[in-house]
Amino acid sequence: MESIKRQRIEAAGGKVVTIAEFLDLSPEEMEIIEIRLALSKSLKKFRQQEQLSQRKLAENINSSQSRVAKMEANDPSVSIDLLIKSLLSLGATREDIAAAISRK
Amino acid sequence: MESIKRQRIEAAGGKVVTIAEFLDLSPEEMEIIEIRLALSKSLKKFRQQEQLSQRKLAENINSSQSRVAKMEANDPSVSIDLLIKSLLSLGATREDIAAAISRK
DNA sequence: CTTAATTATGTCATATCAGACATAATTGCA
DNA sequence: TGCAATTATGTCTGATATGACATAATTAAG
Repeated sequence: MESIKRQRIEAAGGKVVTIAEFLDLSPEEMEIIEIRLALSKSLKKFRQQEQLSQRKLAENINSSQSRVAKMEANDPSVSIDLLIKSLLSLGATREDIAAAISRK
Repeated sequence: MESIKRQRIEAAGGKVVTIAEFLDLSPEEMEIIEIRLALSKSLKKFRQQEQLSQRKLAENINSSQSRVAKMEANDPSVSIDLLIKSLLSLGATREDIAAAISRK
């Protein structure tokens, strides 16, 4: 956050807090969330590159449109396993997956 | 497999078959298995570097010794989510995890 | 060998994740 | 604007992963 904005908020009696602090997340919990977010973004990118609708992708991986939507929305009911399986089905390589995970 | 060995087997009427063929695995299923294997090996390495017993690690991550053993034995009941969470608890970074996944 | 510590294996009850369905919201185009 | 396609959201039931426990197997040190 730009220090100007921070100064304004704190001058008004507000406290500036990170999302991790607000949700009381440990660093590892934060990392997991970021990893899942990176994978879900990557999934959406691969699907769109392949010009597939969520419905078509769902058919390919024996799933449902709603679950694909949840994957891309980073819904907590979606596992990393499922994200990775779906990415592989879209033609992503292990390197692609590794790149998504390592990206800050 | 060295072609000499292959020749011997085939000369004897045997058929040489890959593990993937034998288990009838798709390439994506193979990749998932390899990713899990890489992560479980990495977990064992990190734990040993930290000089932790399976029991100690289990305490740190609110799990049990038996589950840690299963993680390191690449047991099918273990999710990639759990492997990654455990690695992060051991101090592994996203880069460490990405490296394990991309390694052939 | 004996013993203690560590690791491996099998099972179970509970928790979490899965696909499926209905339906709402959004988008894109004529 | 209207309409069709796509995407988002909520919920259900069955499937899978979870920690916990018991206990077997292995390893290490005396």
